[in-house]
Amino acid sequence: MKVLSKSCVYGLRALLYIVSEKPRGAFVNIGEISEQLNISFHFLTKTFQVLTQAGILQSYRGPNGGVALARPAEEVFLIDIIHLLEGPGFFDNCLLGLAGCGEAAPCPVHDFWISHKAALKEEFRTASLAQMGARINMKKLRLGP
Amino acid sequence: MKVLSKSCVYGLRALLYIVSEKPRGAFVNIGEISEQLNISFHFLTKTFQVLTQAGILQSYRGPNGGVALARPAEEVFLIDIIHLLEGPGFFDNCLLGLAGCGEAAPCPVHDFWISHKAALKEEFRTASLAQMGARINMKKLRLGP
DNA sequence: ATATTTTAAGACATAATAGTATTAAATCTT
DNA sequence: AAGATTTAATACTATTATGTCTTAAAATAT
Ligand code: SF4
Ligand code: SF4
Repeated sequence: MKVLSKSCVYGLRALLYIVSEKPRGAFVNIGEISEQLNISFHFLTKTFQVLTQAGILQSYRGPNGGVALARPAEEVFLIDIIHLLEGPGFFDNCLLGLAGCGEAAPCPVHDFWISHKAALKEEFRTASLAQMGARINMKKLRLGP
Repeated sequence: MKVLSKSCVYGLRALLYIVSEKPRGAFVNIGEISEQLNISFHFLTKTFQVLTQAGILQSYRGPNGGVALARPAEEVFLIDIIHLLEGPGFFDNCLLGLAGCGEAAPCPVHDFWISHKAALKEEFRTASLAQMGARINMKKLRLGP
């Protein structure tokens, strides 16, 4: 059940690493993140560039440089990251992917799919990086191998 | 939110077309299906070959040939098709796709993901082709463009 | 028997995703 | 100012997913 692309999974894991492991606003070395989470450095860098250009992260070059959250972790939600890295219509095009689908012309799986999809979307919409970071520390959840 | 591969979506739509449009056990021309559902004939044929070899379909060549369900539509469930066309571990490897994950070493999204996943799996596990076919006819649901 | 229809099988082509490498630009240290 | 560090940007390669085409095999019809 592969729902998210690698790029998106990496982005989420990396952001959660930052908020759970580092003091707020701190610049974190991308090399460190890629090492800790076992993600390709260059690939992660590319993913971060999207987030930086979108204003989720800010970056700083040179020694002691890195990336840091550009906004308070309370104001960044998982759905924002997903929409950036998977495309804005991520929660629109669904299971059978018929053209012009929806309530008006539903496919056979519409009824039981649409509710689960909406519920899932709501979870991502309301889960902030701050919340998730706190939970990770509280419950000692893992982000890598 | 792309969950299923094209191959799997085509397979599902095609099987649902057979059970909803044709008398039970009838052999249906693949060309007709591909035309009605606007699916590439050759691609659909390849997908059907998997289902045939797995004993979901039986096939017959030559004039008036085609494919037909090899078992009663009551005994074939959507999850069977999904497992065949997406791989048997489809409902196992999930959101962040960490190695060796699960209850013992959960990732941050485990809690809210695992329940939705299980619910969804249950829907597919209990939805038979017969049920779906009946619903399609009853509610005039669509399988194609 | 021969030609026609239809699925089976596999080769081939294209596109999307994932991963790697190179060079450039910014910042720091000395 | 010079060199080291680190992200940015771009180009390149590899893998997978998707789609097309060709040939073979089975069955029918004439
Ligand atoms: S579940 Fe609804 S919105 Fe999704 S493909 Fe089916 S008809 Fe369209
Ligand atoms: S949700 Fe649970 S099973 Fe899925 S990747 Fe996270 S830890 Fe593993």
